[in-house]
Amino acid sequence: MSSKPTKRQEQVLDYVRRHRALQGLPPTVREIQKHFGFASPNAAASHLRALEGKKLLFRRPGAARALRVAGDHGKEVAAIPIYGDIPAGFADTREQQPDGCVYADLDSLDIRRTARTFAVRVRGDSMTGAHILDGDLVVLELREPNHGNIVAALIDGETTLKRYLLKNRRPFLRAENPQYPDLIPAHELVIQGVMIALFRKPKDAGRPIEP
Amino acid sequence: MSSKPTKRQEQVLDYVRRHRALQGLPPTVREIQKHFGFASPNAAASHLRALEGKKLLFRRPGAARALRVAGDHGKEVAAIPIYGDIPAGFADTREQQPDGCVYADLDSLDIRRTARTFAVRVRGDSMTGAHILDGDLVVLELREPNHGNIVAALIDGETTLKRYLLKNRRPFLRAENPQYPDLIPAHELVIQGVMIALFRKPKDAGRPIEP
DNA sequence: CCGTATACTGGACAGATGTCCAGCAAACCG
DNA sequence: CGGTTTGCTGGACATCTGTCCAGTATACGG
Repeated sequence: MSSKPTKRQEQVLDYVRRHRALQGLPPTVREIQKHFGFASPNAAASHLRALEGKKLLFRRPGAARALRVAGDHGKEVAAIPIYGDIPAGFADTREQQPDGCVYADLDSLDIRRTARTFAVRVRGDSMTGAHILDGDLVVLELREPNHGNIVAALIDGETTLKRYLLKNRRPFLRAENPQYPDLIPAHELVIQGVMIALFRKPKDAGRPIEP
Repeated sequence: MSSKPTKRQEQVLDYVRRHRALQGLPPTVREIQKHFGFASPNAAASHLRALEGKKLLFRRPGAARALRVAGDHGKEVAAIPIYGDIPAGFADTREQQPDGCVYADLDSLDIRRTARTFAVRVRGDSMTGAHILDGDLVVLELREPNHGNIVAALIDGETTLKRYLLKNRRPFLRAENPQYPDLIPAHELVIQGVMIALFRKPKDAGRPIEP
């Protein structure tokens, strides 16, 4: 029965979400007021009232900051393990210890809940032609690749990122960098994952020095 | 420098953690008081003070429920609003309506809690030289750019992604694509954000799309 | 044209909340 | 023993905060 929010209400809802995620707690009515430049707390309060009426927000009367965005639990955030280096065996994920995790919501990744997903830190520049750089974090899904997909493949005991191509029904791999051997015949091809997302944090994005 | 908590302080810390996990927000001083059966709010407050002194807890003075347990930020997920298009004014975030949100953890993004962060969907191929593609999601932070940073800049009422460079102390912008005008003199430069991360979901990464 | 919903201004009040001061008691330590 | 830390009582205050009432303006649909 929850109807849709107005544009303005959507903005308020987003601000609440954002504030909670960033500050660790929901905003007060007056913080919302200040953010939107309202002259009265009532402007913010009435928006909250409207959102509550539409079942998009829940409140605890009289309590400070007691806002809960509907479906905020539902916003599922996946913890994707990062494997810095994928050793030969791999089949046993148990023997791996992740190098940390990326957290991302399933919606923006469009990850299937059932899918087995993991991430790898890219080393080398063999895929710069596909705009994948050294240091990038590539999110992979365990499934059969299609023609043109970028995959993590096991070659000679080492894992590398390559583009998966089909020619005359026979699969082969290509490094997206002219400096690298253009084709790699795949005599026994082990595909470890298919790229579904990429995550980059430029090193030169450095902040000015902290005070 | 952070010393160990007392048994009692540990209990308080645990209660704060548990309350936040269960209720979605930290407790008030008086909720702590009630939970432990104290006769005075000061009993709880002094525990918080002690914990803060030991760097195990952080508070925002004067603000309700403004408690943050140290190390709790690990799985904190930020909601970064996506602005599909940045219009001229922009200073007024109020006039914007986000196009949704990306959720990512602060650790992997290395986002400062205080920073104002937003994301933009990249249009066009003016930055392919910097390995930024059409459709990529670029996360930007509101701050002064440094030489070499990639920035979102306002030029002639339109927002584009460019590399920010300094020559003889004068800033100018460069598109990372030979097909584009190489230099753009910046006569009145408005920097809207500095790129701190990139998020890509390849279209061709697609699921079983039949050929 | 009327009614309703949305979006806000302006002012006010009661209770919630952080904070401070002045103690008291027990445990610990040199 | 004396000093310090910890753990608490009791009360008080300023302000933070949710809430309410009254009123204005705009847009939309019947």
